[in-house]
Amino acid sequence: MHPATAQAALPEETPAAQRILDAARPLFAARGFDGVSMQQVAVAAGVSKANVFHHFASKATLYRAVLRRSADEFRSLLGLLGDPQHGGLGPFARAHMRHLHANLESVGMFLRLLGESELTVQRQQAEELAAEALDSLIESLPQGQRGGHDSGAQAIALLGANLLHLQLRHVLPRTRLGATLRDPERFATEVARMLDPTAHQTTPEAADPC
Amino acid sequence: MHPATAQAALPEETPAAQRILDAARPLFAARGFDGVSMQQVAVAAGVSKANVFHHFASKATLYRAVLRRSADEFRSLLGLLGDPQHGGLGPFARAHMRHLHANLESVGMFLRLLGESELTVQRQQAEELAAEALDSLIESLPQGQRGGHDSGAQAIALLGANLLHLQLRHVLPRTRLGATLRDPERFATEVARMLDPTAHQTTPEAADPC
DNA sequence: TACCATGCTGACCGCTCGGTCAGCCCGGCC
DNA sequence: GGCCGGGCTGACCGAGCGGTCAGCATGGTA
Repeated sequence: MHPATAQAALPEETPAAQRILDAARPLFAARGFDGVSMQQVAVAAGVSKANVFHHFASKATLYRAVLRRSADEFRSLLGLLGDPQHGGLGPFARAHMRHLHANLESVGMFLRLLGESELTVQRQQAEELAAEALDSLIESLPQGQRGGHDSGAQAIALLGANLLHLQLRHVLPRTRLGATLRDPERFATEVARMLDPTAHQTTPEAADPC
Repeated sequence: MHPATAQAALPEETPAAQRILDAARPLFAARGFDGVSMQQVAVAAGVSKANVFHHFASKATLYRAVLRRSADEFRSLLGLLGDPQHGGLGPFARAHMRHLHANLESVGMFLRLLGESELTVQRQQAEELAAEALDSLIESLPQGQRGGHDSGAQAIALLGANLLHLQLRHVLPRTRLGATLRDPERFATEVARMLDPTAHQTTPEAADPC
Protein backbone atom coordinates (compact mmCIF):
# COMPACT_ATOMS: atom_id res chain seq x y z
CA MET A 1 0.00 0.00 0.00
CA HIS A 2 1.31 3.43 -0.86
CA PRO A 3 1.61 5.93 1.95
CA ALA A 4 -1.47 7.80 0.86
CA THR A 5 -3.77 4.82 1.43
CA ALA A 6 -2.34 3.89 4.80
CA GLN A 7 -5.33 3.25 7.09
CA ALA A 8 -3.53 3.97 10.31
CA ALA A 9 -6.33 3.12 12.66
CA LEU A 10 -7.43 -0.06 10.88
CA PRO A 11 -4.48 -2.27 9.95
CA GLU A 12 -6.68 -5.41 10.04
CA GLU A 13 -6.40 -8.39 7.71
CA THR A 14 -2.58 -8.39 7.86
CA PRO A 15 -1.06 -11.80 8.56
CA ALA A 16 0.10 -10.66 12.01
CA ALA A 17 -3.41 -9.56 12.93
CA GLN A 18 -4.69 -12.90 11.72
CA ARG A 19 -2.27 -14.75 13.98
CA ILE A 20 -3.52 -12.71 16.94
CA LEU A 21 -7.14 -13.46 16.03
CA ASP A 22 -6.34 -17.14 15.65
CA ALA A 23 -4.77 -17.19 19.09
CA ALA A 24 -7.47 -15.13 20.75
CA ARG A 25 -10.48 -17.02 19.53
CA PRO A 26 -10.06 -20.32 21.37
CA LEU A 27 -9.17 -18.40 24.52
CA PHE A 28 -12.29 -16.22 24.42
CA ALA A 29 -14.42 -19.22 23.47
CA ALA A 30 -13.13 -21.20 26.44
CA ARG A 31 -13.03 -18.58 29.16
CA GLY A 32 -15.09 -15.63 27.98
CA PHE A 33 -14.22 -11.95 27.67
CA ASP A 34 -13.40 -11.37 31.33
CA GLY A 35 -11.54 -14.65 31.71
CA VAL A 36 -8.79 -13.81 29.23
CA SER A 37 -6.11 -11.14 29.60
CA MET A 38 -4.38 -9.37 26.76
CA GLN A 39 -1.10 -10.76 28.11
CA GLN A 40 -2.40 -14.29 27.60
CA VAL A 41 -3.52 -13.49 24.08
CA ALA A 42 -0.11 -12.02 23.31
CA VAL A 43 1.75 -15.07 24.64
CA ALA A 44 -0.55 -17.46 22.75
CA ALA A 45 0.04 -15.50 19.55
CA GLY A 46 3.80 -15.32 20.13
CA VAL A 47 3.94 -11.54 20.11
CA SER A 48 4.26 -8.78 22.69
CA LYS A 49 1.26 -7.37 24.49
CA ALA A 50 1.98 -3.96 22.98
CA ASN A 51 1.80 -5.52 19.55
CA VAL A 52 -1.71 -6.75 20.22
CA PHE A 53 -2.69 -3.17 21.03
CA HIS A 54 -0.86 -2.07 17.91
CA HIS A 55 -3.28 -4.13 15.78
CA PHE A 56 -6.43 -3.78 17.89
CA ALA A 57 -7.25 -0.53 19.61
CA SER A 58 -8.65 -2.17 22.73
CA LYS A 59 -9.60 -5.48 24.25
CA ALA A 60 -13.22 -4.87 23.26
CA THR A 61 -12.16 -4.24 19.67
CA LEU A 62 -10.25 -7.51 19.56
CA TYR A 63 -13.20 -9.34 21.05
CA ARG A 64 -15.54 -7.83 18.50
CA ALA A 65 -13.22 -8.89 15.68
CA VAL A 66 -13.16 -12.43 17.03
CA LEU A 67 -16.94 -12.38 17.28
CA ARG A 68 -17.32 -11.11 13.75
CA ARG A 69 -15.24 -13.96 12.42
CA SER A 70 -17.20 -16.50 14.42
CA ALA A 71 -20.44 -15.00 13.21
CA ASP A 72 -19.30 -15.31 9.61
CA GLU A 73 -18.40 -18.92 10.21
CA PHE A 74 -21.72 -19.53 11.88
CA ARG A 75 -23.56 -17.82 9.07
CA SER A 76 -21.83 -19.97 6.49
CA LEU A 77 -23.67 -22.86 8.11
CA LEU A 78 -26.88 -21.64 6.58
CA GLY A 79 -25.57 -21.86 3.05
CA LEU A 80 -23.61 -25.06 3.47
CA LEU A 81 -26.38 -27.07 5.02
CA GLY A 82 -28.67 -26.71 2.06
CA ASP A 83 -32.42 -26.81 2.24
CA PRO A 84 -34.00 -29.73 4.00
CA GLN A 85 -36.41 -29.69 1.07
CA HIS A 86 -34.19 -32.01 -0.91
CA GLY A 87 -33.16 -34.98 1.16
CA GLY A 88 -35.56 -34.64 4.04
CA LEU A 89 -34.97 -33.70 7.65
CA GLY A 90 -32.47 -36.50 8.32
CA PRO A 91 -29.57 -35.37 6.13
CA PHE A 92 -30.18 -31.81 7.23
CA ALA A 93 -30.03 -32.73 10.91
CA ARG A 94 -26.85 -34.74 10.37
CA ALA A 95 -25.22 -31.93 8.44
CA HIS A 96 -26.18 -29.48 11.17
CA MET A 97 -24.73 -31.72 13.85
CA ARG A 98 -21.55 -32.18 11.85
CA HIS A 99 -21.22 -28.44 11.45
CA LEU A 100 -21.67 -27.88 15.18
CA HIS A 101 -18.82 -30.25 15.94
CA ALA A 102 -16.62 -28.81 13.22
CA ASN A 103 -17.02 -25.27 14.59
CA LEU A 104 -16.98 -25.86 18.31
CA GLU A 105 -15.38 -22.53 19.08
CA SER A 106 -17.89 -20.47 17.15
CA VAL A 107 -20.76 -22.39 18.69
CA GLY A 108 -19.27 -21.87 22.13
CA MET A 109 -18.99 -18.12 21.64
CA PHE A 110 -22.51 -18.00 20.29
CA LEU A 111 -24.02 -19.87 23.22
CA ARG A 112 -22.02 -17.83 25.66
CA LEU A 113 -23.43 -14.62 24.25
CA LEU A 114 -27.00 -15.92 24.30
CA GLY A 115 -26.52 -16.79 27.97
CA GLU A 116 -25.54 -13.27 28.94
CA SER A 117 -28.42 -11.48 30.54
CA GLU A 118 -27.18 -7.99 29.91
CA LEU A 119 -28.13 -6.29 26.69
CA THR A 120 -24.70 -5.64 25.22
CA VAL A 121 -24.15 -4.78 21.60
CA GLN A 122 -22.52 -8.15 21.03
CA ARG A 123 -25.48 -9.92 22.55
CA GLN A 124 -27.81 -8.17 20.13
CA GLN A 125 -25.60 -9.29 17.27
CA ALA A 126 -25.81 -12.86 18.53
CA GLU A 127 -29.56 -12.55 18.82
CA GLU A 128 -29.90 -11.27 15.29
CA LEU A 129 -27.73 -14.12 14.10
CA ALA A 130 -29.91 -16.60 15.95
CA ALA A 131 -33.07 -15.07 14.55
CA GLU A 132 -31.60 -15.20 11.07
CA ALA A 133 -30.64 -18.85 11.40
CA LEU A 134 -33.97 -19.79 12.89
CA ASP A 135 -35.94 -17.92 10.24
CA SER A 136 -33.93 -19.48 7.46
CA LEU A 137 -34.61 -22.91 8.87
CA ILE A 138 -38.28 -22.29 9.49
CA GLU A 139 -38.70 -20.96 5.98
CA SER A 140 -37.18 -23.96 4.29
CA LEU A 141 -38.89 -26.44 6.57
CA PRO A 142 -42.64 -26.35 5.87
CA GLN A 143 -42.31 -29.24 3.46
CA GLY A 144 -41.71 -31.59 6.37
CA GLN A 145 -44.69 -30.18 8.14
CA ARG A 146 -46.99 -32.89 6.86
CA GLY A 147 -47.15 -34.59 10.21
CA GLY A 148 -49.29 -31.69 11.36
CA HIS A 149 -46.38 -30.16 13.24
CA ASP A 150 -45.63 -26.47 13.32
CA SER A 151 -42.45 -25.82 11.36
CA GLY A 152 -41.20 -23.31 13.95
CA ALA A 153 -41.54 -25.76 16.81
CA GLN A 154 -39.91 -28.39 14.65
CA ALA A 155 -36.96 -26.12 13.91
CA ILE A 156 -36.38 -25.15 17.54
CA ALA A 157 -36.71 -28.74 18.68
CA LEU A 158 -34.23 -29.94 16.08
CA LEU A 159 -31.67 -27.23 16.84
CA GLY A 160 -32.20 -27.51 20.58
CA ALA A 161 -31.80 -31.27 20.58
CA ASN A 162 -28.57 -31.10 18.59
CA LEU A 163 -27.18 -28.28 20.73
CA LEU A 164 -27.97 -30.05 24.00
CA HIS A 165 -26.49 -33.27 22.70
CA LEU A 166 -23.37 -31.32 21.87
CA GLN A 167 -23.19 -29.67 25.28
CA LEU A 168 -23.68 -32.96 27.05
CA ARG A 169 -21.26 -34.88 24.88
CA HIS A 170 -18.84 -35.51 27.76
CA VAL A 171 -21.59 -36.67 30.09
CA LEU A 172 -23.45 -39.02 27.79
CA PRO A 173 -21.29 -42.08 28.50
CA ARG A 174 -22.28 -41.76 32.14
CA THR A 175 -26.02 -41.77 31.39
CA ARG A 176 -28.56 -44.37 30.40
CA LEU A 177 -28.62 -43.02 26.87
CA GLY A 178 -28.21 -45.91 24.47
CA ALA A 179 -24.65 -46.34 23.23
CA THR A 180 -25.69 -45.88 19.60
CA LEU A 181 -27.24 -42.50 20.29
CA ARG A 182 -24.06 -41.18 21.82
CA ASP A 183 -22.84 -40.89 18.27
CA PRO A 184 -23.79 -37.38 17.17
CA GLU A 185 -24.90 -38.27 13.66
CA ARG A 186 -26.98 -41.24 14.74
CA PHE A 187 -28.61 -39.08 17.36
CA ALA A 188 -29.39 -36.37 14.80
CA THR A 189 -30.90 -39.01 12.56
CA GLU A 190 -33.11 -40.28 15.36
CA VAL A 191 -34.28 -36.78 16.25
CA ALA A 192 -35.13 -36.05 12.62
CA ARG A 193 -37.07 -39.32 12.48
CA MET A 194 -39.03 -38.37 15.60
CA LEU A 195 -39.86 -34.92 14.28
CA ASP A 196 -40.80 -35.91 10.76
CA PRO A 197 -43.37 -38.68 11.05
CA THR A 198 -43.89 -38.76 7.28
CA ALA A 199 -40.43 -40.24 6.84
CA HIS A 200 -40.83 -42.99 9.46
CA GLN A 201 -37.80 -45.23 9.27
CA THR A 202 -38.20 -45.59 5.55
CA THR A 203 -35.33 -43.32 4.48
CA PRO A 204 -32.03 -45.24 4.43
CA GLU A 205 -30.92 -42.93 1.61
CA ALA A 206 -27.80 -41.72 3.37
CA ALA A 207 -25.92 -41.17 0.16
CA ASP A 208 -23.67 -38.17 0.79
CA PRO A 209 -21.43 -39.02 3.78
CA CYS A 210 -18.86 -36.32 3.17
CA MET B 1 -23.65 -22.02 70.37
CA HIS B 2 -21.35 -22.44 73.30
CA PRO B 3 -17.75 -21.48 72.80
CA ALA B 4 -16.64 -25.10 72.54
CA THR B 5 -18.69 -25.72 69.43
CA ALA B 6 -17.70 -22.53 67.64
CA GLN B 7 -16.85 -23.49 64.06
CA ALA B 8 -14.48 -20.64 63.41
CA ALA B 9 -13.67 -21.46 59.81
CA LEU B 10 -17.24 -22.22 58.71
CA PRO B 11 -19.74 -19.62 59.92
CA GLU B 12 -22.12 -20.40 57.05
CA GLU B 13 -25.90 -20.42 57.22
CA THR B 14 -26.00 -17.24 59.32
CA PRO B 15 -28.49 -14.64 58.07
CA ALA B 16 -25.68 -12.32 57.05
CA ALA B 17 -24.06 -15.04 54.98
CA GLN B 18 -27.42 -15.72 53.37
CA ARG B 19 -27.78 -12.07 52.36
CA ILE B 20 -24.38 -12.22 50.72
CA LEU B 21 -25.33 -15.39 48.86
CA ASP B 22 -28.61 -13.84 47.75
CA ALA B 23 -26.74 -10.84 46.39
CA ALA B 24 -23.97 -12.84 44.76
CA ARG B 25 -26.10 -15.34 42.89
CA PRO B 26 -27.74 -13.10 40.29
CA LEU B 27 -24.41 -11.38 39.71
CA PHE B 28 -22.55 -14.63 39.04
CA ALA B 29 -25.44 -15.93 36.96
CA ALA B 30 -25.42 -12.82 34.79
CA ARG B 31 -21.71 -12.18 34.35
CA GLY B 32 -19.87 -15.34 35.40
CA PHE B 33 -17.08 -15.89 37.88
CA ASP B 34 -14.56 -13.57 36.25
CA GLY B 35 -17.13 -10.90 35.47
CA VAL B 36 -17.98 -10.14 39.09
CA SER B 37 -15.71 -8.54 41.70
CA MET B 38 -15.97 -9.05 45.42
CA GLN B 39 -16.50 -5.31 45.73
CA GLN B 40 -19.62 -5.57 43.59
CA VAL B 41 -20.91 -8.47 45.65
CA ALA B 42 -20.33 -6.49 48.84
CA VAL B 43 -22.15 -3.42 47.54
CA ALA B 44 -25.06 -5.52 46.28
CA ALA B 45 -25.32 -7.19 49.68
CA GLY B 46 -25.02 -3.90 51.55
CA VAL B 47 -21.94 -4.92 53.50
CA SER B 48 -18.23 -4.19 53.35
CA LYS B 49 -15.90 -6.18 51.15
CA ALA B 50 -14.00 -7.33 54.22
CA ASN B 51 -17.24 -8.70 55.60
CA VAL B 52 -17.68 -10.88 52.54
CA PHE B 53 -14.25 -12.33 53.20
CA HIS B 54 -15.20 -12.74 56.83
CA HIS B 55 -17.99 -15.14 55.83
CA PHE B 56 -16.37 -16.77 52.81
CA ALA B 57 -12.69 -17.59 52.80
CA SER B 58 -12.18 -16.68 49.14
CA LYS B 59 -14.00 -15.75 45.97
CA ALA B 60 -13.88 -19.37 44.84
CA THR B 61 -15.47 -20.46 48.13
CA LEU B 62 -18.30 -17.98 47.67
CA TYR B 63 -18.80 -19.09 44.09
CA ARG B 64 -18.93 -22.72 45.17
CA ALA B 65 -21.53 -21.90 47.82
CA VAL B 66 -23.66 -20.12 45.23
CA LEU B 67 -23.29 -23.09 42.92
CA ARG B 68 -24.27 -25.54 45.62
CA ARG B 69 -27.47 -23.65 46.26
CA SER B 70 -28.30 -23.46 42.57
CA ALA B 71 -27.62 -27.16 42.24
CA ASP B 72 -30.03 -27.92 45.09
CA GLU B 73 -32.66 -25.78 43.43
CA PHE B 74 -32.05 -27.47 40.11
CA ARG B 75 -32.20 -30.90 41.72
CA SER B 76 -35.53 -30.10 43.32
CA LEU B 77 -36.85 -29.89 39.78
CA LEU B 78 -36.62 -33.64 39.50
CA GLY B 79 -38.92 -34.23 42.43
CA LEU B 80 -41.35 -31.41 41.70
CA LEU B 81 -41.95 -32.29 38.10
CA GLY B 82 -43.32 -35.71 38.88
CA ASP B 83 -43.14 -38.66 36.55
CA PRO B 84 -44.44 -38.16 33.06
CA GLN B 85 -46.03 -41.58 33.58
CA HIS B 86 -49.15 -40.02 34.98
CA GLY B 87 -50.42 -37.25 32.78
CA GLY B 88 -48.38 -37.92 29.68
CA LEU B 89 -45.52 -35.95 28.16
CA GLY B 90 -47.49 -32.73 27.80
CA PRO B 91 -47.98 -31.78 31.45
CA PHE B 92 -44.42 -32.83 32.15
CA ALA B 93 -43.04 -30.63 29.40
CA ARG B 94 -45.13 -27.68 30.61
CA ALA B 95 -44.01 -28.18 34.20
CA HIS B 96 -40.41 -28.37 33.07
CA MET B 97 -40.74 -25.18 31.07
CA ARG B 98 -42.40 -23.44 33.99
CA HIS B 99 -39.60 -24.52 36.28
CA LEU B 100 -36.97 -23.22 33.86
CA HIS B 101 -38.58 -19.78 33.86
CA ALA B 102 -39.07 -19.78 37.62
CA ASN B 103 -35.39 -20.54 38.23
CA LEU B 104 -33.71 -18.48 35.57
CA GLU B 105 -30.62 -17.84 37.64
CA SER B 106 -29.96 -21.47 38.44
CA VAL B 107 -30.50 -22.44 34.83
CA GLY B 108 -28.14 -19.70 33.74
CA MET B 109 -25.37 -20.87 36.06
CA PHE B 110 -25.91 -24.43 34.95
CA LEU B 111 -25.68 -23.63 31.24
CA ARG B 112 -22.69 -21.41 31.83
CA LEU B 113 -20.84 -24.25 33.51
CA LEU B 114 -21.71 -26.72 30.77
CA GLY B 115 -20.30 -24.28 28.24
CA GLU B 116 -16.92 -24.06 29.90
CA SER B 117 -14.41 -26.14 28.07
CA GLU B 118 -12.00 -26.53 30.93
CA LEU B 119 -12.45 -29.41 33.28
CA THR B 120 -12.91 -27.56 36.56
CA VAL B 121 -14.34 -29.15 39.67
CA GLN B 122 -17.50 -27.07 39.31
CA ARG B 123 -17.91 -28.20 35.74
CA GLN B 124 -17.79 -31.84 36.81
CA GLN B 125 -20.46 -31.10 39.39
CA ALA B 126 -22.63 -29.55 36.70
CA GLU B 127 -22.04 -32.56 34.47
CA GLU B 128 -23.05 -34.97 37.21
CA LEU B 129 -26.14 -32.91 37.82
CA ALA B 130 -27.00 -33.01 34.14
CA ALA B 131 -26.41 -36.74 33.98
CA GLU B 132 -28.61 -37.22 37.03
CA ALA B 133 -31.45 -35.16 35.57
CA LEU B 134 -31.20 -36.84 32.20
CA ASP B 135 -31.14 -40.33 33.72
CA SER B 136 -34.11 -39.58 35.90
CA LEU B 137 -36.06 -38.37 32.91
CA ILE B 138 -35.04 -41.26 30.69
CA GLU B 139 -35.98 -43.74 33.38
CA SER B 140 -39.48 -42.41 33.86
CA LEU B 141 -40.08 -41.91 30.17
CA PRO B 142 -40.25 -45.30 28.46
CA GLN B 143 -43.99 -45.33 28.77
CA GLY B 144 -44.20 -42.68 26.10
CA GLN B 145 -41.93 -44.69 23.89
CA ARG B 146 -44.81 -46.35 22.08
CA GLY B 147 -44.22 -44.28 18.97
CA GLY B 148 -41.12 -46.36 18.43
CA HIS B 149 -38.90 -43.56 19.65
CA ASP B 150 -35.89 -44.05 21.86
CA SER B 151 -36.62 -42.62 25.29
CA GLY B 152 -33.12 -41.13 25.57
CA ALA B 153 -33.45 -39.23 22.33
CA GLN B 154 -36.93 -38.16 23.37
CA ALA B 155 -35.62 -36.82 26.69
CA ILE B 156 -32.75 -34.85 25.15
CA ALA B 157 -35.00 -33.45 22.45
CA LEU B 158 -37.59 -32.34 24.98
CA LEU B 159 -35.05 -30.73 27.31
CA GLY B 160 -33.08 -29.23 24.45
CA ALA B 161 -36.15 -27.73 22.83
CA ASN B 162 -37.30 -26.15 26.07
CA LEU B 163 -33.83 -24.83 26.88
CA LEU B 164 -33.34 -23.33 23.44
CA HIS B 165 -36.80 -21.75 23.55
CA LEU B 166 -35.80 -20.22 26.86
CA GLN B 167 -32.49 -18.91 25.56
CA LEU B 168 -34.12 -17.44 22.49
CA ARG B 169 -37.05 -15.92 24.36
CA HIS B 170 -35.99 -12.35 23.60
CA VAL B 171 -35.47 -13.08 19.91
CA LEU B 172 -38.63 -14.99 19.15
CA PRO B 173 -40.82 -11.93 18.44
CA ARG B 174 -38.39 -11.04 15.67
CA THR B 175 -38.69 -14.43 13.97
CA ARG B 176 -41.27 -16.20 11.87
CA LEU B 177 -42.21 -18.39 14.79
CA GLY B 178 -45.98 -18.34 15.17
CA ALA B 179 -47.19 -15.94 17.84
CA THR B 180 -48.86 -18.72 19.80
CA LEU B 181 -45.66 -20.70 20.13
CA ARG B 182 -43.84 -17.76 21.64
CA ASP B 183 -45.71 -18.61 24.79
CA PRO B 184 -43.44 -21.02 26.67
CA GLU B 185 -46.16 -23.37 27.86
CA ARG B 186 -47.86 -23.62 24.49
CA PHE B 187 -44.50 -24.31 22.92
CA ALA B 188 -43.76 -27.05 25.45
CA THR B 189 -47.15 -28.57 24.72
CA GLU B 190 -46.46 -28.59 21.01
CA VAL B 191 -43.04 -30.19 21.47
CA ALA B 192 -44.52 -32.90 23.68
CA ARG B 193 -47.16 -33.51 21.04
CA MET B 194 -44.52 -33.88 18.36
CA LEU B 195 -42.43 -36.26 20.43
CA ASP B 196 -45.25 -38.47 21.68
CA PRO B 197 -47.23 -39.55 18.64
CA THR B 198 -49.49 -41.76 20.75
CA ALA B 199 -51.08 -38.71 22.31
CA HIS B 200 -51.76 -36.86 19.05
CA GLN B 201 -53.78 -33.74 19.79
CA THR B 202 -56.24 -35.72 21.91
CA THR B 203 -55.06 -34.57 25.36
CA PRO B 204 -56.68 -31.27 26.40
CA GLU B 205 -56.53 -32.45 30.01
CA ALA B 206 -54.61 -29.43 31.31
CA ALA B 207 -56.10 -29.61 34.78
CA ASP B 208 -53.37 -28.41 37.14
CA PRO B 209 -52.44 -24.85 36.08
CA CYS B 210 -50.60 -23.91 39.25
C1' DT C 1 25.19 6.21 2.12
C1' DA C 2 21.46 8.57 4.18
C1' DC C 3 16.67 8.56 4.96
C1' DC C 4 12.36 7.29 6.57
C1' DA C 5 8.03 4.77 7.18
C1' DT C 6 6.49 0.91 9.43
C1' DG C 7 6.08 -3.46 12.51
C1' DC C 8 7.23 -4.19 16.72
C1' DT C 9 8.89 -4.05 21.71
C1' DG C 10 10.35 -3.15 26.89
C1' DA C 11 9.25 -0.32 30.28
C1' DC C 12 6.02 2.05 32.38
C1' DC C 13 1.26 4.20 34.12
C1' DG C 14 -2.94 4.41 36.95
C1' DC C 15 -6.19 1.47 38.55
C1' DT C 16 -8.75 -2.39 40.30
C1' DC C 17 -8.34 -6.86 41.67
C1' DG C 18 -8.47 -10.65 45.58
C1' DG C 19 -7.11 -10.79 50.06
C1' DT C 20 -5.27 -9.19 54.97
C1' DC C 21 -5.33 -6.98 59.41
C1' DA C 22 -5.62 -4.09 63.46
C1' DG C 23 -9.09 -2.40 65.71
C1' DC C 24 -14.09 -0.55 66.44
C1' DC C 25 -18.76 -1.60 68.10
C1' DC C 26 -21.96 -3.80 70.92
C1' DG C 27 -24.63 -7.36 73.56
C1' DG C 28 -23.90 -10.84 77.34
C1' DC C 29 -21.80 -12.01 81.61
C1' DC C 30 -19.54 -11.18 86.19
C1' DG D 1 -19.16 -0.82 86.42
C1' DG D 2 -15.55 -3.67 83.85
C1' DC D 3 -14.57 -7.19 80.77
C1' DC D 4 -14.86 -10.03 76.76
C1' DG D 5 -15.77 -12.23 72.36
C1' DG D 6 -17.57 -12.13 67.90
C1' DG D 7 -19.61 -9.44 63.81
C1' DC D 8 -17.97 -6.06 61.20
C1' DT D 9 -15.10 -2.30 59.02
C1' DG D 10 -11.55 1.19 56.87
C1' DA D 11 -7.23 1.16 55.37
C1' DC D 12 -3.95 -1.14 53.30
C1' DC D 13 -1.03 -4.71 50.34
C1' DG D 14 1.21 -6.93 46.21
C1' DA D 15 -0.17 -8.48 41.87
C1' DG D 16 -2.10 -8.18 37.57
C1' DC D 17 -5.07 -5.63 34.70
C1' DG D 18 -5.95 -2.59 30.21
C1' DG D 19 -3.56 0.73 27.94
C1' DT D 20 0.48 4.14 26.49
C1' DC D 21 4.82 5.58 24.63
C1' DA D 22 9.50 6.49 23.20
C1' DG D 23 12.43 4.16 20.62
C1' DC D 24 14.58 -0.09 18.16
C1' DA D 25 15.06 -2.84 13.87
C1' DT D 26 14.53 -3.32 9.14
C1' DG D 27 13.75 -2.99 4.30
C1' DG D 28 12.53 -0.01 0.27
C1' DT D 29 13.81 4.38 -2.05
C1' DA D 30 16.91 7.89 -3.76
